[in-house]
Amino acid sequence: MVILIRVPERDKHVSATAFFINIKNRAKIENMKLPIENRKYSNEITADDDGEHVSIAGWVHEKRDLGGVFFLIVRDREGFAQVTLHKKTIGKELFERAKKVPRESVVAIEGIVKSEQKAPNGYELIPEQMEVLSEASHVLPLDITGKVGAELDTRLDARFMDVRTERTKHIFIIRSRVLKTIRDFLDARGFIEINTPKIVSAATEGGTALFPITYFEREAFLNQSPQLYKQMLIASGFDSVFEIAPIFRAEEHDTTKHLNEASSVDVEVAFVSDKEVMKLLEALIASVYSKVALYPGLSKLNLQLEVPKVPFRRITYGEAIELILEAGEQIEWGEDLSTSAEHILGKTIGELYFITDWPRAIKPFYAQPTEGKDTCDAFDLMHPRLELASGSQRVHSYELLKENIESKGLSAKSFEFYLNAFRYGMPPHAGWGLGVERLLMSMLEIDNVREVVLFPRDRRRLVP
RNA sequence: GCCCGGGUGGUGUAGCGGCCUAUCAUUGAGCCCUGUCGAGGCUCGGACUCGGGUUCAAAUCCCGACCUGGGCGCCA
Repeated sequence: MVILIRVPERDKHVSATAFFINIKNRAKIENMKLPIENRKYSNEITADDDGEHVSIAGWVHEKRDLGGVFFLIVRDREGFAQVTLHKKTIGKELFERAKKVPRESVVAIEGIVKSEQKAPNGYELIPEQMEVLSEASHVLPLDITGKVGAELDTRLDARFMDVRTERTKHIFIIRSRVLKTIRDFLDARGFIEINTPKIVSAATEGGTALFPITYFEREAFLNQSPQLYKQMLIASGFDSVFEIAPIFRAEEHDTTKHLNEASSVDVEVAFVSDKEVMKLLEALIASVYSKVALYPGLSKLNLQLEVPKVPFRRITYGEAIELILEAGEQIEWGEDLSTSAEHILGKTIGELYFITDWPRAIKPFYAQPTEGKDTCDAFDLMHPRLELASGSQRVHSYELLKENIESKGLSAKSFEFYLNAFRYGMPPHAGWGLGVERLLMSMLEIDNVREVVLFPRDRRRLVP
């Protein structure tokens, strides 16, 4: 097995994708006639390579038959390469075979690079050999050239094909880069990445509905969040931990911003207060925006990304209620914010902001009560369109936590595994959970959360 | 869960009681064309979600089921 690792040499030819991914890993494929282990990506070839012998491989994106000359547009991860066949100078067998390859078939082509001003990238490939590695069926489930649109439902049914489109491909490359940026950011600040169980026993922090599953002879549930576990690891002495993992909510909601399986970035930090983790959160968001703003593939999303300035605006829950009332919407102190209330605030404020000092009653038992008030040291990070994250200073006193759990009508006994961690040395700590999909959809101005998940799970969809 | 929409070739649509043997685009098959880049031109193929009802007549109206888009609720 041969593995080649290359780094693109010339910055100007580095593609949208290679902007981030500059290491390649190619293995030789057995049973192939063409030596494609040395294949080049379409963007690695330029007019300067005139006369060079190269191999490319990819999908047949389009075919343009002009009679005496035939163009085959081959698409790979990095872009498109034009393969040009002149009837008179190319072998008849190859010419006929190229014309017959169905669109979206996977081909490997070996040939000579020709500098050509009339060609899209300034070069074209004059083929000597072509191998069809996988012939595609004739009628495609979607048009991926962008001539005819497709509804989201149709696209999700054929998601593997939908990801071949430029827009969708770049959404998921951006998603990958966002997750890497988050990891790099937290890693640089001394965080330890943890993995906590997704199959849990009944005890839950409340609020949302859980998915029951069969765990051998017992009933178990899919975890709604890593909250309890990440706090327990604070007692372990890791000081700063994070997890990026799926969370499961069995709510039968049917909206453009809810999923039954979502991804969450969860952070927990010891020896700090809610104020510090808010600063961490806004710095992280700004860092993600600035990284994505530099991504060349952003142009495929028709988006001008503005990096938000830190610090974000902070308003208290009480101030939020006043703003909502001023706008003529009914709300009482103590109520959670409705969708329309969130929209009113979003419209009024018009940028990312925090809502702080929430009433104790509408925040979970682990949020630290503010001394002498009926509020707690909890915050939500809001985008004008929707909530992105929520967090708080945590209760670290065993007694208070136990009391809080019971006052919410939950059984302290079923939380014993969690409460125990507070009995033998638990530092003060604070943290938050951030919805990955919501960050992506709000940042990229995408209306439906399903667009930013490869294979979304919602009320109705379990396949693919 | 509630309230509004919608289900027509592979895809996206027009038609909304008889002019429907169903429109247009794209895709597919085939033909013409030597510089395309959403190539162009010509020929052909391909659809009314399912079940019940109303009517002389249903893609079109009514009822139900299923699927689906949006708003709200729940929730993050």
